[in-house]
Amino acid sequence: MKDPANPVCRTISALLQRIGDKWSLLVVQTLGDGSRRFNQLRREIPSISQRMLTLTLRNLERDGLVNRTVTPSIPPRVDYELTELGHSLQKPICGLVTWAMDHSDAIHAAQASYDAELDRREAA
Amino acid sequence: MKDPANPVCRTISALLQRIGDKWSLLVVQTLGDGSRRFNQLRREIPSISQRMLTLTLRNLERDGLVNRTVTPSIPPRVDYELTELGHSLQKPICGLVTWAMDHSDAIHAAQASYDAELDRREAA
DNA sequence: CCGTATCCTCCAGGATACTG
DNA sequence: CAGTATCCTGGAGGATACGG
Repeated sequence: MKDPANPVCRTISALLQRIGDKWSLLVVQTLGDGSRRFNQLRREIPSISQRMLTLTLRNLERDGLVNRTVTPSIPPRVDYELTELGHSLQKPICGLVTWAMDHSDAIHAAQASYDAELDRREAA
Repeated sequence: MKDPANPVCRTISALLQRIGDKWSLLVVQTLGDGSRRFNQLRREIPSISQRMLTLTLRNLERDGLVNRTVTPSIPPRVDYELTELGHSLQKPICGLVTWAMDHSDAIHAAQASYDAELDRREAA
């Protein structure tokens, strides 16, 4: 069941790496409240590079989480939106986000006390 | 709210990178059904290196998700177990895992069709 | 048994420049 | 506007050896 070769485990692991990667979750969350054009996304996530936005969107599209719609006008127009599958992912994601918010104080406290303990030891 | 500098966002992002990293989730899941010794974990996750197991456990401990108990005997004995906080994380994690299992077919189908479409284009 | 210390490799991801 | 192409660097993470 925990065997990394197990196909269901690989799926889960792949999903976690996707939503755990540097940008995917941010993009999904942004698309959560509606479709966006490419440069719209860039502006709403200013720290992402053009390259990484493209790559992130391609991966999400490949996984069936995002739909890409090209309107061949001049200038060209490309819209991205969550698929049904993409929207369905929002609920479990939301569970994690809620957990993180509920326990962020506890986490920071744990980190602070861990770091303080380290300092104390190395002072000795 | 999506500003990466926002402290609550940094907490969420940090959490996601932790559970999305290569080993943390696997370790947490393994500790899910009880305390383990160091080399016990190594055997149950054969592909992890000693270094990465140590680092992963240290991070989880720092975040307050795992407890480390040293028994100074010969040979030394070190036990790891989930904290209360660690256990509470299992529920939202489980939501994600369930989602992944429920939709793994859809994901694989999306990937296959995406890849097939790519092949078709480059054949032209 | 349970680590730490070192070295080394590989690739995620940023910066920049160019195209349709 | 919406990308692709190329180059480059930092750091994640494996292998190995040593220490308490």
